[in-house]
Amino acid sequence: MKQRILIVDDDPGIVAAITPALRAQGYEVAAAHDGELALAAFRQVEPHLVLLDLVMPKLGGIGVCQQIRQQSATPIIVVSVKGAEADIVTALDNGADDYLVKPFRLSELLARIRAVLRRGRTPQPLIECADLVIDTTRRIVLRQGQPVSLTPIEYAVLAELVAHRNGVVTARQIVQRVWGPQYADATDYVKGVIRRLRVKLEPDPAHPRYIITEPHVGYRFNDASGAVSSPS
Amino acid sequence: MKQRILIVDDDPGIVAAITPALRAQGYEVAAAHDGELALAAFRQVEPHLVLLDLVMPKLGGIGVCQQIRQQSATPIIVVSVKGAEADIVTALDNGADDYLVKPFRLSELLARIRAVLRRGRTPQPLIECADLVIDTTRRIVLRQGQPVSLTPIEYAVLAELVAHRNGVVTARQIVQRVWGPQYADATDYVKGVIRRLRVKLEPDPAHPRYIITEPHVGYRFNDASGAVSSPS
DNA sequence: CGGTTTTTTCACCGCTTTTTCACCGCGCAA
DNA sequence: TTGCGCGGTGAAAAAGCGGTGAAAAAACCG
Repeated sequence: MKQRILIVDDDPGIVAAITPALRAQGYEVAAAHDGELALAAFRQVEPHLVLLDLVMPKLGGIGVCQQIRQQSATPIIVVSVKGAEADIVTALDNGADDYLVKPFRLSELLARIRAVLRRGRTPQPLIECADLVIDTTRRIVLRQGQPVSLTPIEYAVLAELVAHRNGVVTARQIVQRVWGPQYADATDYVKGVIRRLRVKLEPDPAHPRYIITEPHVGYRFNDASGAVSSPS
Repeated sequence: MKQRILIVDDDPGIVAAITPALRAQGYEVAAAHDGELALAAFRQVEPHLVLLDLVMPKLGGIGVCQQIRQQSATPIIVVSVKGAEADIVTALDNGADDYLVKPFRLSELLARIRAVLRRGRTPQPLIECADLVIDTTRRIVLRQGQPVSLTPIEYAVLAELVAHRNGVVTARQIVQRVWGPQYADATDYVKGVIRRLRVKLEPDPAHPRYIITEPHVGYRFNDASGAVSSPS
């Protein structure tokens, strides 16, 4: 879904300068040239983000900020020539999420836009492959939707494998990470844990799909979901 | 509840300058002086906000940023002498929520802290599940509409569990939060309190529905009716 | 001050996990 | 073929953890 950005600035030059850059990043752009038009446009466009100038006819930036905040939590970045401490504090305390002083570097504006938009999302730190879901924040592993109970060591080893998913991890590495550096030679531990993990996680423990043995090298966690995302 | 802020900076002068100002605003302040300590402190303190310097021994600010982002959405404000466009963009794209160039105006920092914390807040003073209602603002717990009398320690432990509801909290974490860091090994306390809480809150204390034990890991407060099969 | 509640401490029990050890089977090279 | 290294299997011993109960100590309150 394309994200929509509303630019509110009475200087057509600014709008003209920013708009193409935003479009190039894949945003949809709308513009308004004074405070009242801004509120109308806000209701109509329902933008994901507002770029707001402070000095404007009809209704100042602060006023626009307050009005928007009364009805929505849409992020607002104030962009203004006014760089005084008081202006910045006032804007932020009236609902602005960020404040950028003109003249600004375009790439910084874009980065701040990304940062502010990123916050709204609730990223799921979930690792999924086929019938396995690993929720690293809640320390929970689901297999076909059913929770699988793992012991601390099992979970730690799994985490180590998943951290290097699709890459090979040696038994030595695993032992050092999970048990500690002084256990570097106790690679026997790993055998047992790997087996228990396979019994608990693999559809057919005798022919593993996820926890693959790379002979004479180590183990590899196979992420079957080949979905590779391409961030901006 | 007091909001906790973690300052990460290797310059004691900066820490000394900022800390009192933050305390005066009613924040709890913790500090770490290099990247590795920062991550350890982060896990222990679980701050609501991180103030992060970029240039540090052990592990740079960007690295800290990434590590924190892997496990949490806690807001991060980078505070650095490096004001170059590339530094700002890099930090923001690696998970920072805001970027402030040193030297900065204290009131601006405070305003940006307020702005960033304001977003994160999703106030839900009432937690309800099945026949339990927990009013975190009034420190009151209702069970089937009837108030349950909890001792201060019982309530503190319950609050700690509820704060991480559906996530696992270790006995060590609970003890450190409720009794203080110096009690980190006195996990025996927790056993007793958990038992009393179960007696007071659970319909069937022998088979808990809310305060679940995650064996060898810790405890979890179960919000939704996430049916977890348990052998009887 | 005395009585009550709350917190701390301790010992025991049963269960799960971890560790340890011996053995098996396969592939590979001498 | 035989010997060897590597990884899988199985089971039993050891260790650790959590639940329980109860009593001592401390805090609270009129």
